[in-house]
Amino acid sequence: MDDDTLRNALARAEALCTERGVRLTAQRRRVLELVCRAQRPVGAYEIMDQLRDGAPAAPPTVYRALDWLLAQGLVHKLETLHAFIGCTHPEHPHASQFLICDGCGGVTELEDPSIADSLASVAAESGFRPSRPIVEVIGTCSACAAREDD
Amino acid sequence: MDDDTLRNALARAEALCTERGVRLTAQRRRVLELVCRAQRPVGAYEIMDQLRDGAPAAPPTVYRALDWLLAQGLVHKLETLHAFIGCTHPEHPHASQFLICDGCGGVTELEDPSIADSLASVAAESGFRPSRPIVEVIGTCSACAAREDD
DNA sequence: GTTATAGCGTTACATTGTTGCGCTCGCCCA
DNA sequence: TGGGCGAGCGCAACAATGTAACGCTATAAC
Ligand SMILES: [Zn+2]
Ligand SMILES: [Zn+2]
Ligand SMILES: [Zn+2]
Ligand SMILES: [Zn+2]
Repeated sequence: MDDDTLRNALARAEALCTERGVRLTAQRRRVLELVCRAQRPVGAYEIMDQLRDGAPAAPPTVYRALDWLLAQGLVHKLETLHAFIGCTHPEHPHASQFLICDGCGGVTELEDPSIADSLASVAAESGFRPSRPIVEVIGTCSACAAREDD
Repeated sequence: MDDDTLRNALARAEALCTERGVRLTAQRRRVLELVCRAQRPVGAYEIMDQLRDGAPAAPPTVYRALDWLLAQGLVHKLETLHAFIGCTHPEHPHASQFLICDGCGGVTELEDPSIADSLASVAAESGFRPSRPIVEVIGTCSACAAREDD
C-alpha cells in the first residue's frame, strides 16, 4: 500500500468508526496502520516488533487491538498463517475468500458470490446455520507460476 | 464411532497402506485410532494425554505421526480449531469442506463439487493455481439450532 | 550378514495466544 | 462540578501449539 492509499484507508477507517460511534484509539490505529502498510499478512508478534520503537506493547495489548479491529471488520485473520491482513473493503461486513500464494506470500482477498452461494446452499441442505465461513486457498499465484515455468 | 465402525476404519486404513506400499507403524496406528475413536476434533496434546498410559509420546512423535497421516489422507487438520479429525473416505485424495458447530463441537466432512468448482473457477480467473483449498464453515448445526430455539 | 534408510526417543526451544489484576482516563449524570 | 462507572490499557505470568537438532534403533533391501 503506498502512502496515499494508506492514508486513505486510515481516513476511511476513522470515518467508519465515527459513523458507528466506536473509538479508534491510538493503539488500535497504530496496529491498523502497521497491518495495512504491510500489504501482506503480518503476525501479532511481528506487529509487536514493529512497535518496539516508541511505545512498546505487550501481547495482550496487541491482541486486544487486533480482536477489536477484527470485530469492526477492519482487518481479517488468516487462520492458516496465524496472521492478519487489512481488509480491502471494510465499509460493509462480508465473508471473503483468500488466495494465499506460498511462493511469494502474497494474499488476494476476494468476495465472490458464487462461492458464498455454494457454501450457503450446501450448509442449508444440512440444516447448518453458518456464522463464519472460512475460505483460504493455498496455492501459487500467476506471477510465481510463471517464474516456476522458467 | 462405535467399535465396529472403528475396526472397519482401521482395517481400511491398513489395507490402503499395504496397497500403497507405505508403513502404518504402531505409533501411527495408535494415533489414528485415537483420532478416529474421538469422532470429534482432537488436539495433538490431547492425543499425548491419551497416550500417557502405556507408552507415552513426546510432541515430536505425535506430530510426526499426524503429519504422516495427513500426507496419507487418513486424517484432516482443522486449521481454525488446531485439531485433527479422521477422514470419512480416505480411499481417494480429495479436497473436502467442514461444517464446524460451535455449539456442540461436532464436525461434518463434506465433499461438495459445487463448492470445489466455484473455488476452482474463481482461482482460474485470477491465474491462481490452488494446491490446498481450506474450507471451514463455523456455525450452528441443526440439532444445536433446535436446542437454541427452545 | 551388511548396509542404507525410515522411524522414533529425548531435550530443548520457538511461536502464538490467554488470564487476571489493577490503574487511569474519558464520559455520564446527579 | 465532582463522584461514579466502564472501556481501555499496562504488566506479569502462564497456557497451548508446534519445531529443531541429534543420535539411536529397527526395518528393509541387497
Ligand atoms: Zn474484507
Ligand atoms: Zn506468488
Ligand atoms: Zn476426507
Ligand atoms: Zn451442534
